[in-house]
Amino acid sequence: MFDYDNMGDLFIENIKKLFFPEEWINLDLKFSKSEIFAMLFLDKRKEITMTELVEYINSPMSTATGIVDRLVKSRYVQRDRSEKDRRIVILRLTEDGTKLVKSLKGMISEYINMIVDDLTEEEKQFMMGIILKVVHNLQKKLDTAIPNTQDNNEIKKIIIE
Amino acid sequence: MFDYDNMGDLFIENIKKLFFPEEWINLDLKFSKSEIFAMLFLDKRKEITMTELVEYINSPMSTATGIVDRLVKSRYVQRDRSEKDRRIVILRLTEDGTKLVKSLKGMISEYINMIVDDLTEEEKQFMMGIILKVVHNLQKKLDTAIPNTQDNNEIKKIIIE
DNA sequence: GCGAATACTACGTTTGCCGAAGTATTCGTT
DNA sequence: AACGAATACTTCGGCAAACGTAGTATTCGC
Repeated sequence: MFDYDNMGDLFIENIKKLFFPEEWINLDLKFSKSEIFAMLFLDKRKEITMTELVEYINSPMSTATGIVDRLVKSRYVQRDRSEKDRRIVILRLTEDGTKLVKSLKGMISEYINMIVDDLTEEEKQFMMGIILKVVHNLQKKLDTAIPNTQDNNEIKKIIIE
Repeated sequence: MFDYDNMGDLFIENIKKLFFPEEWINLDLKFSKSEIFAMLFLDKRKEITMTELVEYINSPMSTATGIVDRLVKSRYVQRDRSEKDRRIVILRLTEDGTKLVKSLKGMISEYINMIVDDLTEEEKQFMMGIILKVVHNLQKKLDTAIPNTQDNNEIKKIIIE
């Protein structure tokens, strides 16, 4: 069993920086974490709805609206209504947005390389294996441990008379 | 060389949660990341000054004041003036604070265990080694890349006539 | 055809961060 | 001892992001 006093301090000290990415991710322009994740997601999916975005970044609708507002205002994202269902908003990257994500990805690669390229090929392989294993198991545990925070889609029908 | 399209998506997806710790730390009461780090630091050192706190969490004084204000208001931290130098503020955990950190550490241990305890002893060892190596090298690179953000303690004596 | 459900937006509040100015105390020099 | 500079903070005001609540528009289901 893991005990905080043994390794916890060391662990925390070492990953502390990770919890304040804004300090070392010094992007040229100002974007919040959520904005960056939103754009990466958009780049991958090409077209998404607000609801999909909300699911991805795991935030309330009103927060997502704010994020998209900013991205639209700065001309990186386009916001259209669906023809089929006019309630639905369809988000797309603009050309500027696509360019930006491209350079963003470059930057992310650089960071990952900084992390990884002091490792030997063997170590990289090993690490990737461990990460996958850890992520897989963690996901499984979180899903079973706190299903309510994960999906809170209990359907409650309340009849008012 | 690392290329985003190969592994980047996978990587980002997997560490995404890490960038939003507030989502999974939010058990118990409400604390910001900085508040938690401050309390852990305080627990380790027992007594610290504001300046030491600022160095640790790497923020401006005014931010630290805010953090401590909140912790004092919620009765987890005590704020006294030093007898020897009455400019200096000495911070200590209250009894409640100590209790809280204890349970906090427990929680952190649990999280780390969740991550780690599916790994074999060999894998744990290997992982710790890799983490240390990575952190060490990353630190070195960041220091040389942007030395100005790290230590801005050039002494400038300006004589005004 | 109409009430409920869905997919959002608008608005106002709160939270945390931070720069600039202010206060209190001590240090260093003469 | 005296006083200007340095140190160690706090106060204040402003800002950006997150978010709860209420509101709008559209579609679904019976």
